[in-house]
Amino acid sequence: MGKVRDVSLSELQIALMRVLWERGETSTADVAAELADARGLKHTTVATLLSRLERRGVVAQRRDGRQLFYRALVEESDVRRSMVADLVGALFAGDARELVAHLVKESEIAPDDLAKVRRRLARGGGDDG
Amino acid sequence: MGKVRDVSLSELQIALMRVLWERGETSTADVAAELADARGLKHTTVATLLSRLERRGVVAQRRDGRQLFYRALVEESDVRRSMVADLVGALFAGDARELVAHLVKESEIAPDDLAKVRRRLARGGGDDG
DNA sequence: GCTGTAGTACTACAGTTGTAGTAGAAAGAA
DNA sequence: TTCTTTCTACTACAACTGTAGTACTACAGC
Repeated sequence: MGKVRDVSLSELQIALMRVLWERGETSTADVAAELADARGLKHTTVATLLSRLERRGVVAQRRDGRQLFYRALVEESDVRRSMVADLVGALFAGDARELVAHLVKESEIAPDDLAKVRRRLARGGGDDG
Repeated sequence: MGKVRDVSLSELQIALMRVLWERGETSTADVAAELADARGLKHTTVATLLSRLERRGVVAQRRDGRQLFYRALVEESDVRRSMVADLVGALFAGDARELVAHLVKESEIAPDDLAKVRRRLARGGGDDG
């Protein structure tokens, strides 16, 4: 352990990572194509973003000819864990139950869904990741 | 409505706001004293931070003699709402149920707590804010 | 081999954040 | 009134982020 510390990413960085998480190792061009499509970012912008993530150690770079391929070094669950913990720490005094209460109060989730989630997890379900 | 848009704050900014939320209108000196204590920040640092929040419209400033008093213009629940929504959007595909599932899986919350939260809210409880 | 074309590397630039120093003004002490 | 303390305002600066242009390089086609 020890390799994955605290990984907080911006929304845009997460969008980049999502491409890598879904497609595995991906060329700059392919990531750029997706992001250009989805958000109108220029190819060079995406290349810059990826190289910064590489410098930060969040992704690894492999060169093949003149092309660069990127691969995520952190998993989505790592990012979730650390970002959720940060949020809970900063806004809910570290008490995740307050976050859940918030979700229900703000109608982000229906009370019944809590039971459903519980049942799903009790069954050993867990469809993410 | 419309006055409160999207309020995303850094952990440090939230710490500043928390003082204002808890104490209501507070002088720079008093906020600074608390933060200096808690995090070793210099008085001037806190003053800078507060004035930036003022420029951003997150807090209001009132002058009394040479002292400045600050008052929160957004409530903690506003910040919670918008930051939780951002997080859920970026990391859980907008599905808050996945966030709850994450909390349970990562042992941030016990399954039984879901039921407790539900019961508490059903009773009309809600001790936050 | 020369010329596009595609793809990376480097540079740029404004805005935000964390952090604080310094200067200047006001208020209280002597 | 003058000195000292206190507080704000202004300035600074490095790191990070979002965004992209330009320059250089390597491969494909003629």
